[in-house]
Amino acid sequence: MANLDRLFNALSDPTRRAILQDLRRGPATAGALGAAHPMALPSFMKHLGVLERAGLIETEKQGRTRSCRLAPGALVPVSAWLADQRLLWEERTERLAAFVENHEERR
Amino acid sequence: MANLDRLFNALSDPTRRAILQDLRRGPATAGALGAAHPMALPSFMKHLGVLERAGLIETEKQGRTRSCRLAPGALVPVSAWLADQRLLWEERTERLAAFVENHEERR
DNA sequence: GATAAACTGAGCCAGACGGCTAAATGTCTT
DNA sequence: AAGACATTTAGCCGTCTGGCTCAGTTTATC
Repeated sequence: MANLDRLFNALSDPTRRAILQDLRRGPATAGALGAAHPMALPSFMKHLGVLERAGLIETEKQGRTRSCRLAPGALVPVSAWLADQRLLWEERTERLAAFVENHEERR
Repeated sequence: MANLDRLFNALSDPTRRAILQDLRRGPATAGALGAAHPMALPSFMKHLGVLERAGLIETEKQGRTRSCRLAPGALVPVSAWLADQRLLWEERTERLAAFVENHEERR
């Protein structure tokens, strides 16, 4: 799914994950968020853009400031993909672990 | 965490997620895996490299073929990060949802 | 021992990324 | 009306990415 591409990609950057952390304290303006990160504002705004295009945050221009907040349910597709993976993945690797253990046992 | 960078980045590409899907059927050689994807083999091998550096798969040269398999527990850090997020994220957005609902109610 | 198979390595290319600065825009505040 | 403030736009830069081809290298197979 193309949306998963954008989600995983947005999450692959430490600055962007930090922004999500910050926003858990509640909504904040772009500038206030950016002050915590050691880069020029235009660079920082790009990260906000990536997060918004991925659907992870929602922003709204209010007067001369832009307010940002976490987007409800944005992580659901990620969570769903992960759950689906673990279904067969861990089951399989548990079988593998069992096999290895068995194998070790008889050497 | 630097490892999360590599994990999320590896997962942000549809070809790479497809490879993980394929490997749930069990280990396979690089060539066999690549046959299912419409690109030249060297290009495909790069994807395997990304997955391996992220710790998502393990590979081993056997004779002239390279065998690939899912790495046990590789998704645990992702899963943990996600669980941590949902802890405050969904809690917050549920409060938000409740607030919105309340607000709607009184219009 | 020659030939085929299965990678592997080198190197090219266009475009995306993550940073920057400098200037422009729109919105308060006085 | 002027000045300060909070972005926003534009454009530059070096690196990384994801694709390609072409030429090795190593290992079966006949």
